[in-house]
Amino acid sequence: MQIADKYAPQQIESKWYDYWIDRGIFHSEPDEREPYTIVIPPPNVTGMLHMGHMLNNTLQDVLVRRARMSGKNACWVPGMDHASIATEAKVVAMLHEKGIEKASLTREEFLRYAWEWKEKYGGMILKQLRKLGASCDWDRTCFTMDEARTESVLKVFCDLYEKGKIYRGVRMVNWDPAAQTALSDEEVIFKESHGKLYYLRYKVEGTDRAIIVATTRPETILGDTALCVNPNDPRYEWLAKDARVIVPLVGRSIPVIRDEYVDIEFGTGALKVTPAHDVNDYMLGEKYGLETIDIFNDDGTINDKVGLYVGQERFDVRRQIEKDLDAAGLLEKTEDYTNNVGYSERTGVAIEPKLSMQWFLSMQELAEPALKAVMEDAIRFVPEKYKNTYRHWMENIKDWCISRQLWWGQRIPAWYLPKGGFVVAPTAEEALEKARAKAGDASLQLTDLRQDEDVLDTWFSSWLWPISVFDGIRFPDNREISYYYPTNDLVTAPDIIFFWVARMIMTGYEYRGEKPFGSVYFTGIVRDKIGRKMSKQLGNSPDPLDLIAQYGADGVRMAMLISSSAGNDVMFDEALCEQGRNFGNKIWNAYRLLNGWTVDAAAAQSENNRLAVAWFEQALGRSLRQIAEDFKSYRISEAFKEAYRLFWDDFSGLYLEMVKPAYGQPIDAPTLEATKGWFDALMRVLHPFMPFVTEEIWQDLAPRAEGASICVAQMPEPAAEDAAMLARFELAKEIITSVRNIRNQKNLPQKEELTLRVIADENYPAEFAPVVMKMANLASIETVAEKDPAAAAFIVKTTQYFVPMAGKIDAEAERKKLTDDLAYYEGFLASVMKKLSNERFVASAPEKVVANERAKQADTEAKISAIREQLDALK
RNA sequence: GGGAGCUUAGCUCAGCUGGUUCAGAGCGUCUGCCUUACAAGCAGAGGGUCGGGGGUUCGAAUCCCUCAGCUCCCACCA
Repeated sequence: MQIADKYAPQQIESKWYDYWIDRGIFHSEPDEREPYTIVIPPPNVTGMLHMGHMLNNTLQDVLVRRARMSGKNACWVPGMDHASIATEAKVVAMLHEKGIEKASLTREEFLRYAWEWKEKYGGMILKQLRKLGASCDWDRTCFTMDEARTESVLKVFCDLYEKGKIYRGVRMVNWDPAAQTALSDEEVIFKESHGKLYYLRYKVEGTDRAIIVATTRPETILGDTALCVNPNDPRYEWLAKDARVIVPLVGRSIPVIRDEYVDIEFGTGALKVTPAHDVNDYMLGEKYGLETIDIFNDDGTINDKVGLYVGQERFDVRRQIEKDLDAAGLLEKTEDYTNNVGYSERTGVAIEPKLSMQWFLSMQELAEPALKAVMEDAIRFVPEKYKNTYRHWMENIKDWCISRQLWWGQRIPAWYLPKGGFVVAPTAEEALEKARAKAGDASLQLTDLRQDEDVLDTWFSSWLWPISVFDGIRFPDNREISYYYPTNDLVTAPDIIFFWVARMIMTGYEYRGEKPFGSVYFTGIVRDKIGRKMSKQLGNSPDPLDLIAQYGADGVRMAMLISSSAGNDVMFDEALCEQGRNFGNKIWNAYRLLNGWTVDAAAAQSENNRLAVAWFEQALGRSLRQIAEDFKSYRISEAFKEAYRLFWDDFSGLYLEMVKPAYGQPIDAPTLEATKGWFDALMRVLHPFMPFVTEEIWQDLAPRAEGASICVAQMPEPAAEDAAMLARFELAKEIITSVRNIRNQKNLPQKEELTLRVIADENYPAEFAPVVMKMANLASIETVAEKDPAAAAFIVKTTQYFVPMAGKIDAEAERKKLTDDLAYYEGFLASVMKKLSNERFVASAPEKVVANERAKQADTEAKISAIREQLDALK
């Protein structure tokens, strides 16, 4: 291999991605292996890759790649969401720029434009995901509005309708005046907003008195049909039973009703009732049979019902009516006021509560098994705290408004008969049949029927996703759904727990009788390094593709991984990408080192090298166990950090330095082979996190068969544990560090060989002597019986070591240091003794803990006596 | 208004069932090194009353109570 001394990810990443795709490595077909399945949270068809996607998809890819390397048949299904409101808004805006208004188009014309746009710009994001290295099975790419998915949606709609779960009715819904459609409760975001509280004067008929009413929305007086006070409010005792008041400006006479719903404490204790434009007022209206006057057009302007402010925009009217009321002496006063106002999640405009005819899905029964599954951990939430959120929503679930007054989406399969009534059927033909039967009129034609104008909420198609991508709605017994379902892990953001996660669980049980996934891993929100949410407006969101171009996909992946524990927000800092790139470079250079070695076939393996190989086998095993443990509990960030540490510290910092031959010298064959083996294993461990650089090196490490890939190599297995050896090596490491530290303190050149003397006891790791000598650059290690007064001394555990250093010892400094140590350990011993002399401790603590304390006592006593001896030696 | 979570080194965070390894990691900082794999590096070092207070316990970063400060979710108070 031609090897540059700096790793250049840009030169290799696309090469390997193409290689994987060309060889179909990510393609999965059902077979005899155990499946491992993830369905992607389908991004909006018109979406662009942002940092949230990077986080989410990096995590999914890590899981999928690891599964693929663990003998599973891994299948990651990609796809896109048609995102009805968002996409329709984009298309409308695009047409507007071209000078075409949606209102001037027929439904068919508009949809033609929309599909054109989708073909042209849709799916960019899926291409971008390839840059990240996402190992999706692209042959399986689905779209929530493709033929199979649409048929599935219609089938489910008809089925739920027949089961009586879908109904049609006039209800108060959340109306988005910009998109001119109803929204579900989940699509409304309440934000605190600063407004005014207006005190309006309603004159009481037949008296010269007035009732003052406080309201935040004075423009809605046009729709007032009653005034309400609390029957227990003494301030209004004077009112006649059948009192009526005059709506300011409008002049309409409305009744005063009495209901305990009104809070005596709030405002003046009097409430104006506008049944058409407020949810609570609507309920009061129902209760008292009040008239409802809808004063708004669908776009939020005033209609001509009342004859005032006709055609004006609602917020303009609010400003105007304040002036008019004031001028008419009907405005008592205004106060600054802060309250919660609902805004549309998609268009950002204030929601208008509006009475309208919509389709609803009754949720109560669907929620039951779905709630149980999560509470009983049949579906595991990571982190668990989201179980609470989930339960709260499920226990208070409301019916779901599933109709949208849009064109981009699945049109509701309901057909209205000429003489009233409607039928529901998946196709027009079936609808016609049903209509003929229903009307008792065989001559009825399709042209006599009128299909409902509305489309379904986008989530009504994505809630089928884990089933519909395997076509399990249309063909419930097909081989794919039987094999891949239920899927294993779902990786998603917590903000769509209700929109999507909960509803998928419902359809899972409703249509498969089984959960849709085994676990749900909730990622956090990606924030900038000072904690602000990333957003277009703030401009604090880097373009992921720029980052990839600059640092390589591996580097950016690492940045996401290192900063993301489950459910915690990610404080993203570009410096992390740099760290990622540096790690790629580290791997690269370690490989350069290995690659440059020449072998001496005749040479026997040195004891030093034998020890290094044996130790690294243990170090690797320890990490493999740790990483497996971390994955089991979805501590993916921790798993990565362990792999990072293993490669950088244990392998590069220790192992390679141990076996590295002197410059120009060859290495013995067994050690070279072992080292290549370790490198191979390390590449496999790291591959799920950093797929590109690991493939590049793995391919070069040994001759590979055509089409071979590390993607489908097996994860290494840990060797049997030798804990004693690992512990002994830690002692050796401490000796090495101590000697190096002495070098630093005494300003001794690295190249100068030193001598080490040891008063050997059972904590002296004699077997690692060759390693210690090489790593600390020692000429020899001598076992001695006496301490050496002219040496720099240190103690590891209980063993005393000396580095002879004629004339370079600052006795005063050494004494100070030893005295400090002595004080520390005496204090420590005292605390240990305090515990051990406490009868209740010895009696009630577990035996193991007491034994530990006794061991501490022995160790500390030995250490103290060693320090004392060294102090004596200085005298 | 209800609920959940967080607060550990300058920064970002681990710390899983209370007890060797409990006060840790990475980054940053400081010192010394351009040592033939890597200065995108190497060798070292310093740095924290675990948010405050109280309690339970032989023993608390860890469990309980309380206060403070952040964050998020849910909710129709005009």
